[in-house]
Amino acid sequence: MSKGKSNTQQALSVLKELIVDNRLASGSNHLESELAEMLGMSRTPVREATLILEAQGLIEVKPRHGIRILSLSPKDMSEIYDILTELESLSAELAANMKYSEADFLVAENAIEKMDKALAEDDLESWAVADELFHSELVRLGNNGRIANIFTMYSDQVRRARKLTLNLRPKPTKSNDDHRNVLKAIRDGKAGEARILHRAHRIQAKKVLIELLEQYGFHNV
Amino acid sequence: MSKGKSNTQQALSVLKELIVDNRLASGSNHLESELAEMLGMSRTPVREATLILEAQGLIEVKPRHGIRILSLSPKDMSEIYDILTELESLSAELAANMKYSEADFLVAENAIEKMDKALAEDDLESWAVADELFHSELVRLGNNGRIANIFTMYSDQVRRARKLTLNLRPKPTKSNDDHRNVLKAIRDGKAGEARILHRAHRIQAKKVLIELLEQYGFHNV
DNA sequence: TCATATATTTACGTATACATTATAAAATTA
DNA sequence: TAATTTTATAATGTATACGTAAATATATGA
Repeated sequence: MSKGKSNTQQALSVLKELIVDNRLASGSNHLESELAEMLGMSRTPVREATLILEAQGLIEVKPRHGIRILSLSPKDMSEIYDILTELESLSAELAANMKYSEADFLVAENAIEKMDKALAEDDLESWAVADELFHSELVRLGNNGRIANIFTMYSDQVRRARKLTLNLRPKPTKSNDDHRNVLKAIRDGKAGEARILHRAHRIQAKKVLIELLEQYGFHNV
Repeated sequence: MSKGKSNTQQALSVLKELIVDNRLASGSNHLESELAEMLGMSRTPVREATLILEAQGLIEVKPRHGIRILSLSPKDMSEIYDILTELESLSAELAANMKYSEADFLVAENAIEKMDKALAEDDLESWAVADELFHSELVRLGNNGRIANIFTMYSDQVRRARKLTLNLRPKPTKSNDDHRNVLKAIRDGKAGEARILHRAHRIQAKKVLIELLEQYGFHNV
């Protein structure tokens, strides 16, 4: 029945999920004891989990005000997207310079196909999942573990906002072409081109997201 | 008598300093109780500090083998330098696009002067300090707080290796020209140029460092 | 002697008790 | 009544106790 995970690790993953899914609302405050009771454990592992979550930028621990779930302003989103843009583009470049075989691109190919299918079925939820998979796969192919960590960290932080705007934006048909072109450049070993293509793709995505957030008045997501 | 800092925060900063200065040798293992005794506090705050240090990538917590101070291989250094290259170059670009006044460049100017003086006096220690100050100032001018966090994190990790190679490398005279040119481009609002110049500067620095590490057989710093 | 099983030790994970300190409440005074 | 001081409350920070599980040492048998 037990899975060997420590309570701290459990608290960490459960809390992260609650935050990312917005079930612990952004901007809300929570006491250690409250979370401990919710999770059915003592304060100690909860406290340890919150310290890690703070280091990862998801929450802020304010001594007498509880744990605050951080919300993201358009400026925050802009910061994060700028970082992801650079690091993913670098990953594309690095990936193109590695000598990969066809088999290594299977997951990325698959992700693109899933996006096609999801678009055809107007299933934006699935599209978003596949889109994140593609980006994460790109980062994996770049073979820089620290970039992968940063990517995961910020993807978590940004998921709330992306979900919020998913149905407000035009159908991301161009995205799919972009992905295909980036992957082709990587396959062909054209590092500079892969980098430039992906960078343009990301810059466009940022523009769309920020404009939507401001247009719809989401000043703190 | 007390300074208001919690024991956890104290443990965090003391441990970080010990690690960065290599007084806790990279690759070495330490028990919670050992560190607690060394710091004159109970295991609890030490444990909390180690969780944060682990999240920051300085150590690895291995259940029955103690806390391991992570060492850096050339591959690790390469990963970190690649990330810093991208994010600093972006910062240069962003800084050039901000409307700064002369006063905002004082610290950066000062850092450059310090580097000149240090070079003239053959004081490489001081040069390294001023060099890091310039880069950190560049990041600050970029006005992306998350990049600043990442920069601090990886600068800490890399300091050991930089110190080690400081006296092995040729005098960094060209560095100073580079810095001046980057700052001028930022001042003139030439974003693309600032980016490209700084990128080239960073790529060169990476090349020098990695070659030195491999040449001298520092496979785990 | 070597392999396997058993016992012991020890470090960690967690709960809990307690000290500390910031906030809120109450009381006092102008 | 409003401001200020005092008291009380409550949440955090820290130490400690203890159960658990992993690693080591010991013992047993082939």
